[in-house]
Amino acid sequence: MSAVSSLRAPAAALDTEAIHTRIAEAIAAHRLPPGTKLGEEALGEIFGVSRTKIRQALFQLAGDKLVTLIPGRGAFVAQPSVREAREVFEARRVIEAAIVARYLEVATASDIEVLADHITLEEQAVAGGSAQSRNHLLGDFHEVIAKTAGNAVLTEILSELVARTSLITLFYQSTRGAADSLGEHRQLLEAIRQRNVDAAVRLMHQHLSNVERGLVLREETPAGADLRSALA
Amino acid sequence: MSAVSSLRAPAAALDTEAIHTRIAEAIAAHRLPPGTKLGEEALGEIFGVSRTKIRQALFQLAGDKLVTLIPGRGAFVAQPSVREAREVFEARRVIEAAIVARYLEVATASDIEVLADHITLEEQAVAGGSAQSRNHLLGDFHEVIAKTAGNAVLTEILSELVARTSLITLFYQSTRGAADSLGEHRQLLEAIRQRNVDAAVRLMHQHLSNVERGLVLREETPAGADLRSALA
DNA sequence: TTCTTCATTATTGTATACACTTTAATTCAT
DNA sequence: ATGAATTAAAGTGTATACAATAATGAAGAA
Repeated sequence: MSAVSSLRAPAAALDTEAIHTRIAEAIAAHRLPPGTKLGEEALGEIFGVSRTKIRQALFQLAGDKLVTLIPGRGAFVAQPSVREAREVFEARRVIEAAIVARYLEVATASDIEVLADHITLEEQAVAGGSAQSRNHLLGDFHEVIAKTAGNAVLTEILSELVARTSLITLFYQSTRGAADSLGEHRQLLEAIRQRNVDAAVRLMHQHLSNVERGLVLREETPAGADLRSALA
Repeated sequence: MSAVSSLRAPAAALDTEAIHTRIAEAIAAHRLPPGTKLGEEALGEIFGVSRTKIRQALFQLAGDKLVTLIPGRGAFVAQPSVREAREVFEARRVIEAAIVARYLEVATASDIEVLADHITLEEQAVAGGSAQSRNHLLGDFHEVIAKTAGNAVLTEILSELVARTSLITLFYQSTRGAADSLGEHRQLLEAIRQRNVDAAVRLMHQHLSNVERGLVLREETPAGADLRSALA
């Protein structure tokens, strides 16, 4: 065993997956707006690794649809089209309606309390937190339900869609406040507490449609952001 | 200009995406059974490129869940667990029920004829084709419906699930014949011709459940296959 | 000025070199 | 023989070098 003596080791070189996660989080948290150029050398310097790992991470991010790879030009934070935005919301309605129904089949009382606790966190974030933490918690709500529902395949698909949704809501400046979503989450929790499957499915459907309706779905092209301040 | 896919001649070096596709197809076509070691050097030699491109392709395949990456040990064709198998089928039921409903909203008469033509191909393959072409066409049926339904996000998700299904049906040796699926496809087409949404959704659901039921879902561990004969 | 053209610079695409880990083969002790 | 220990071979993980491509900027003509 040797790696014990970390005098001033340069942060123990992150692996590809860690880099992938870091960049994905930065995109989801709106620290890297759509269109931002993700230069390999620049990223390598920030994370203290060579371009090799960076490129692998960028390829994976492209698979997640969070990054667009243009041959010969490089990687950019994706700018989802209006069509793609609508399709993502439709996909979420399909998947999350099924998930919430399954959730009610398997959720115990303590599972539901976990959900209630999560909503409490949302309330605190809406009251006094940063926009970043609000967005994160509001998206997480859906993933908590999915995880409890118990189908890991669907949960992972949903996670990707939630991340893409985050990109979409930034790109097409939402007119809705976080408070609107919070209210709908509360309503959904109430239906869940009553074990009312039909109502829960309907509320989930409406909630996602409301978020979609809140978007200004026109084509635009904002600029990029500074890499180092977003990731370092 | 068009690269007339010359099977021989390592003339124009394949790019990462082409390699990714080739390996994915080989897995889906059951030419690379679960557990097969995908050595980087060996693959590089087969495709006439260096390990760099191979590694990128393998990372992407891991994202598709067709390949398992074990740190320090290498890449292997995935061996889906029983649980994962069940979850993939449940996910497909959720997604394809929605897709077939949407299909009936948008499909024109000529769209339906395309589907009928596809079933004709299936009949021919079941009558006289290879097991490989049968499997491919039976999976394609679902993707044809998805494409016409028009949601590219859902279509892509389904494509990945279909590929994983292919791996699953090989790993858990199905007791069903291709003729069974063909018959159910025919029934589905009939419901579609009658524009009967409820029946179509129900038949799709049953069809996927039947395929799942045909599997022998116990844990096992077959061996791998020869790389060159599967890919070259 | 404004647009073109060409040289320069920066960045991506790919291969290769090297370090490190795992696997196997061989040796030695029991 | 059998099994543990050691050594050699093979393969993966990462960085770097070089080639190819695109972006940048300067110089000149309209």
